[in-house]
Amino acid sequence: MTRKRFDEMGCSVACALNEVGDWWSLLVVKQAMLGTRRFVDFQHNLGIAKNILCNRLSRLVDNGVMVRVDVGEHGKRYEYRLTDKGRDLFTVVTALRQWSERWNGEKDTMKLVDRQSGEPLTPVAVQNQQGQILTVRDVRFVDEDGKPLEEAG
Amino acid sequence: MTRKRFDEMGCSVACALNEVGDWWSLLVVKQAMLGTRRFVDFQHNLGIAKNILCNRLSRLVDNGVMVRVDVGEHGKRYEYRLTDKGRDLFTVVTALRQWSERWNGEKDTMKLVDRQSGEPLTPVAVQNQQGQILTVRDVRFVDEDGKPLEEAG
DNA sequence: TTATTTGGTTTCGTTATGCAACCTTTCTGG
DNA sequence: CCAGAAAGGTTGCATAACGAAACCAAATAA
Repeated sequence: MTRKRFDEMGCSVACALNEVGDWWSLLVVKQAMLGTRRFVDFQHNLGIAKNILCNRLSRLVDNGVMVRVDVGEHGKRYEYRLTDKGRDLFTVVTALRQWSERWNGEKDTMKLVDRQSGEPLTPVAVQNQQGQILTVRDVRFVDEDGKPLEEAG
Repeated sequence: MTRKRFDEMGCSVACALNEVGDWWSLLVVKQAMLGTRRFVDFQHNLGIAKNILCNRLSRLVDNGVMVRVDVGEHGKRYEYRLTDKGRDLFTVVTALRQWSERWNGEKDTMKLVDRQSGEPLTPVAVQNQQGQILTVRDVRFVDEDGKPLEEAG
């Protein structure tokens, strides 16, 4: 009785969750975005068990989110770094952080600012071509022919 | 030996994942955004086991992401609806969907379009005050005093 | 050369998940 | 009104995932 597979549900969201949908993966990615690269640093910064961290890093590498780079002088000493695919999760992680701050209050003192100006970021949002912010009520779900989807039932 | 608690790590991302970080929760929320409201419809549309669905809906209600509304005429017949907090996850779900489509290819025929114009949406992105798109390399992580954080180790 | 760090694997107990069966209340057809 | 189906669960069981700690080999530091 294995865990339900999400990559064959015909849903992109499910497919994404299949790769980074567990409790730890996105936290590992977030930590990597803060500059962490070494196994022990992930371990200490996240307070994660070694075998779980091992498993998560392997899975992230398998899925192309991170790469393992050998940095040992005469053998094996590794660094785990984000790939382009992994760095592209920045939007997801930031959206998640902002959502939590809006609804649960700020939990960490750390803030994100524009490196150039030092100014805070704008809230991540879904926008149309004109840059207007859209809520879930401002969009329609359509099939490839443009016909609206009625799949409540 | 209970699961690690993420809401006391002093991290907003961890706090968010504590609420919707498991394999199923965001899929339930996504399905609700498509219009699904009834228990059986979630069950059939997602292919989720009843006890797990039960558990997830309860947790989402407990965390204020959804509400359970009694719609029975003479007794109990329920609907599960998104709250404002739940609808606000639209950005997260959309970012996740777009990320998956970019890196794993489009997995469902369903598309999201602007209800008004029928045009496709722009990619969800992190932006600065001027509306310029920022990658993780374009931001800095600073503490409350504005000092840069060096926490690779 | 010895000690320590790194990057794991193993073991074991607990928790989560999937599946099927069962149960009670409510709606539906006749 | 009555039979049967549907809604919304709960329970029991088997397997998988997780957490903590012990253990271990290779590489580096002292």
